[in-house]
Amino acid sequence: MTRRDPAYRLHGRVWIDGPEGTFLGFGRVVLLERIGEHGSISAAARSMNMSYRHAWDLVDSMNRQAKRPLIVSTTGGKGGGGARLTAEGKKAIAVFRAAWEDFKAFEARRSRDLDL
Amino acid sequence: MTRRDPAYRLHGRVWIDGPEGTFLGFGRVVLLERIGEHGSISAAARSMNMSYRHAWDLVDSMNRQAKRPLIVSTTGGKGGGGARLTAEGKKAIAVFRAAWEDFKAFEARRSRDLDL
DNA sequence: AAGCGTAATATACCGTTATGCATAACGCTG
DNA sequence: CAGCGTTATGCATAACGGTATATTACGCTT
Repeated sequence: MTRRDPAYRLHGRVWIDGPEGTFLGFGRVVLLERIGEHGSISAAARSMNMSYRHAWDLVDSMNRQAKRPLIVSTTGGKGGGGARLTAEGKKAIAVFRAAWEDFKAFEARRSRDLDL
Repeated sequence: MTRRDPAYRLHGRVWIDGPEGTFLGFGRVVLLERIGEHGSISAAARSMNMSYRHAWDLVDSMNRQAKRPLIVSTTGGKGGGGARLTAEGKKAIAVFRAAWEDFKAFEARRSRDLDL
C-alpha cells in the first residue's frame, strides 16, 4: 500500500504567458474581477490591499498583451472616472479560472500520491 | 474548432512543501543530483553557478524537513571533506521528478487547449 | 606540525520588485 | 468655475532574496 504523509504536499503556481512575459495570473485575474465589481482600478486595488501603482501597471500589462483590451478606463467625469471590464476581460477570467481549477485538481491528486 | 494561439502558453511551477515550507523544488533536486555526482556541496554549487552559501542553506533546509537526511556531509579529512547523497535522497529525487514530469505534460496539454 | 579543500557560519552588499508619495490631466457636479 | 475622485505617470524609498566575502573548524596527507 502506498504511504500517505500529510506532512508533505505538492504545491504549485500556474500563469499564462503572453508576448511580453506574464499575461494572466491568479492575482491579475482577481484584479480583473474586482475592477468589474467596483468599477475602478483604485477601488479594486484598495479592496485587495494593493498599491494603485502596481494595479495600474498590471492592467496596462494585460491590455498591452491582449488582442483587445480587457479593461477600458475613462478619466474625469462622474466620480472622477473609472474602469470597466470588457467581454474580452470576462473571457480571459473564464479561461484562466478553468486552467486554474484543473491545476488545483492536479495538485490535490499528486499530493495524495506523494510517496515520501 | 477551438482556436490555438501559440502566442499564449500556460506555464507553472511545482514544488513539495514540508513542515517548514518548501521542501523539494526543481533547483533543490538538481542540487541533490549534482552533490551525488560531484561528492561535495561546493563543487555542486560551482557546477550550477550557485553561491555555496545558498546551496548549503538549501541542503540544510531539506535535511531538517526530511524524515532522514538526504545528504550527509563530513568535514575535514581527505580532500577537506565532502557530501554524499543518501538512499533517502535518491528517493526524494525520483518522487519529485515523477511529479515534475507529470506536471510538464499537464502544462503542454493545457497550453494546447488555451482558447484566448 | 603545516597545508589543503571542504563544511559551517556571520555579515555586508546588491538588484529586483513592490510601495509611497507627489503631480498633472480629465470631465462631470454643485 | 471651483471642487472632487479617478486615471496616468515619474521618482524616491523600503523589503526581500540571493550574492559576495570573510572567518573558523575539521581531519586526512605529507
